[in-house]
Amino acid sequence: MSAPKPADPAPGTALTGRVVLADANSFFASCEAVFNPSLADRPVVVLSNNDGCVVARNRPAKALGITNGTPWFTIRERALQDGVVARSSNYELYASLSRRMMAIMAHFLPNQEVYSIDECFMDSIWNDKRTVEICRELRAAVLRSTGIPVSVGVAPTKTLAKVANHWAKDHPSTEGITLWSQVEAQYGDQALASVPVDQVWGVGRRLTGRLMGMGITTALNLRDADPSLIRHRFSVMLQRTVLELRGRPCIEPEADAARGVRTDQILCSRMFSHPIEGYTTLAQALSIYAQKACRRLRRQHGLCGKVRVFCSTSPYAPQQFCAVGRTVVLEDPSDDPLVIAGAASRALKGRVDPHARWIRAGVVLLDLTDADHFHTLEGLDAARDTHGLGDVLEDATRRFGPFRVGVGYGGIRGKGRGDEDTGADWAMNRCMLSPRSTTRWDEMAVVQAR
DNA sequence: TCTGGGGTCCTAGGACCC
DNA sequence: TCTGGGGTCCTAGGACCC
Repeated sequence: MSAPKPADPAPGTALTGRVVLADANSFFASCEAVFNPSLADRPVVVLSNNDGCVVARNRPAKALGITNGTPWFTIRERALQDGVVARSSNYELYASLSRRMMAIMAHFLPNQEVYSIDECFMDSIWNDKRTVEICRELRAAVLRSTGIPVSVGVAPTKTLAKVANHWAKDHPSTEGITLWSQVEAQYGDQALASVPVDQVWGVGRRLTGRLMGMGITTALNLRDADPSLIRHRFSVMLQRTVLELRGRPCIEPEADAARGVRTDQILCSRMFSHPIEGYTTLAQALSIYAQKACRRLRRQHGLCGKVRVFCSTSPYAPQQFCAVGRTVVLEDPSDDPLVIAGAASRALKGRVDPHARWIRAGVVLLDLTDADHFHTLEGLDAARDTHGLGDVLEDATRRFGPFRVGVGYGGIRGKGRGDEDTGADWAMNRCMLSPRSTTRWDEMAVVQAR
């Protein structure tokens, strides 16, 4: 008979350590207010590309009952009457402020894992008291240097740190910082009982429906569910969630998150401002998307082995929904914009209905490998961009701006100020774009002293 | 008229091998 | 007549996240 197995060592996180999750409050809306302080107290919503759906809103906008994902055109009139300010999403500004915010936070705590544009995990080896002091300094530094308010949750696991972070946002008395151990000490199981199961990290709409059917409606119910039953009926991922709610760390740091660069696939897709028809226009869009994707590929020193392209008609249109996709296997892995854009723009030739009304198209780069470690037999090397075209394009883009030069259809240049404004009439609408005050000399904020 | 974009991980099932 | 079992790899699809 074997000795009883010791408890599995917790991956990723020391058992005595604390997971710290810092997450910006209404990040996109907060960014909009940084250079326009008059927005701070007004309801603000930020719209998806093409000014389609609401993707972010600040507290006053939430109080008006506006939810994420709502198509803007369905609420525009009412919202404007209510004094709502709408903005097109300005990712260039958000990404710039995000980088500053992350860099500042990294000074305060170790092992930063940038999880998304507005949040990061960190570790604290300090006791509760010292951890709170550090988090307080961190919040103040980010606010002072970027104008972005952040909330902080501290717990033994990532899933509980998420819960604690929500708690901090929902309870002003916490002043933006919540230690889960304190909440538990004060409220016991009532704390998790007050969290609906669909708010738990890792539980989406589908799972919520199935869990409800089993009588699991709160985070507390989920925590107390049988882990092996959950694994059997759902998946190993939800089982991990159960264990994490019990305070046992099971979610490893994302392998490459710390380096923040390498991904397994690169996707560039867009909706058009209006439906387009015909292969030529489609090929033009695909060529441009492929070049954007290729720039990202080169930035992460990657090569791609396959190029997938797809396009689809509107699921809301009265006509039959139609989606077409094709994956092209490259002869050799490549980072050459001529090869990749060429493959993308030719992929659908002869395969699309010339009368279909396409509203979206995209390019995915797959089978990514690391260019720095790509070796093969003599004479069978990757189709590297040996003529240096990619570097020239990158350099020209840096110096003269996007879409001044490109391959194939990629060089067309339009009239507007958006990156996305290729000049093609199908390029997306961004009617309410704020200035990119941190990345464009000609859009810097102007301050007047009186 | 007008409904986003970019990722990750897991699983089931088929092909293939010995 | 009797027709196995276990492994790997790949892919498509489904779920999730922000």
